[in-house]
Amino acid sequence: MKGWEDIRAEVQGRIRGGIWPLGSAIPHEEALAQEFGCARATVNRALRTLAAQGVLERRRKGGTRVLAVPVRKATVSIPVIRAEVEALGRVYSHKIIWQDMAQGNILHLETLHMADAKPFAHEVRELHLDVLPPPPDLRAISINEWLVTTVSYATGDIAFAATGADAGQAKALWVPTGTPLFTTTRVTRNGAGAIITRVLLAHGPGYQLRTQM
Amino acid sequence: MKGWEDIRAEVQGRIRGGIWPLGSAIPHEEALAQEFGCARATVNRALRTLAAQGVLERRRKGGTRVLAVPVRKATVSIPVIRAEVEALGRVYSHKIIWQDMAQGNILHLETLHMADAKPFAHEVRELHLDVLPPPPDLRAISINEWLVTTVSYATGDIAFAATGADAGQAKALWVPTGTPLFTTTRVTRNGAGAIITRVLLAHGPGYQLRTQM
DNA sequence: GTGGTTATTATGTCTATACATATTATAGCG
DNA sequence: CGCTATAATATGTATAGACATAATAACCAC
Repeated sequence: MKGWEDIRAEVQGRIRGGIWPLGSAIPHEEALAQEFGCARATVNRALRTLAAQGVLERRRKGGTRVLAVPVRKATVSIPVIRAEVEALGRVYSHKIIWQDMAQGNILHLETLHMADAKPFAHEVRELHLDVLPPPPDLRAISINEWLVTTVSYATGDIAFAATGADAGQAKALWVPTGTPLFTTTRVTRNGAGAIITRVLLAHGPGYQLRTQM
Repeated sequence: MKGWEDIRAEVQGRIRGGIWPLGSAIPHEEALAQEFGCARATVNRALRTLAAQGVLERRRKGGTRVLAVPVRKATVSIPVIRAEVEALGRVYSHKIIWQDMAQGNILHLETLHMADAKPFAHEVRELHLDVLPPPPDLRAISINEWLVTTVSYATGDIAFAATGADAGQAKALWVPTGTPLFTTTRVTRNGAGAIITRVLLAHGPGYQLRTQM
């Protein structure tokens, strides 16, 4: 018994083996540290990791317990289309289908992303220019790069769903209307909670979002 | 400047601000610890977290650099249907549509999960009984509970996709064939890599998988 | 009892130090 | 020049000790 990974494995083993049933409380960190012959910090890291994975629930003073309903959590990579396409060994390109500057400094963009000149994903984006954080020194960073980092690293909500292709998506992706599309809806906000962008991304048939447990 | 969260925020700020451009290397931990006036362990935790989120890339001796392509990672909760239904404040129930024990101790199951007696999700499952880890003391844990924990905490691959309803799904979910369904394909394996279960789960129209950045 | 204050407790985090490990850079050798 | 052994370096992790914080338990007055 040495590293925090070993302790994590041991704890998971005890849960699987029924020694610590679902919903039950487990010994506190100091007790486990003593049992395993390591420092409390080591136990802490193991248990914190398991909590992040959705196996345990921890509360100050309340202690640690095995979740009654095992809700496993997995990390997924948020689609960044250019990278996705290039990871497939294909050539990325895109074209702007339509754009419009509405009132209130809101820029609407409809874009088609292509892999080897064939449709890959359809995107409708709403950019709130007045809310965008001010660009920094533009000599050290290009406008495009600034936009990518700003939007990529902003916080927000994401929802994945399956929807039937609407007229715009169908035309852009060369599929009949109603075709099942994997859609990603993303809303990014700045620190104050104001909306920076709203993006509706539709991937063509055959697309999968993969992850591991 | 105090906790590791503050340091994480500061680092993200420098990336957004273009001080540390995409793809560039950033100072090593000790230098940052000195600059921020904290211990190296604190910087370490901040940078490790950012690496887990897909913002940074770290290599021993190689140092830390900002990813050239910002691939944000988010954690999603793997659907556990009963919990999903009950979280919506509805009554869960399920019924087995069909089952069959094929050769080689493989149990096939087709199940319909319901919320308030209405179809919610359709599941086709393949259970490799001969590969399942042996049940522990069955006096301390019920068979069902053991199956849930075993499968929940096994490792495996997950893929989300949008597909059109096939005949079985359509009939079970009361929708026309071809209706866009949000499907989750899950393959769980034991420690040796042998397949324990293969599950194809199809959620009815309107379903969303949500997460946050 | 009921309500509000105080003590207790388990987790969360920071520190300083030490050693392990992976990877790169360097030096040496044939 | 190319290959290999060696040194240097940044991250990964463990430790003991300390204090912070949140949530619960215990207590006390009324």
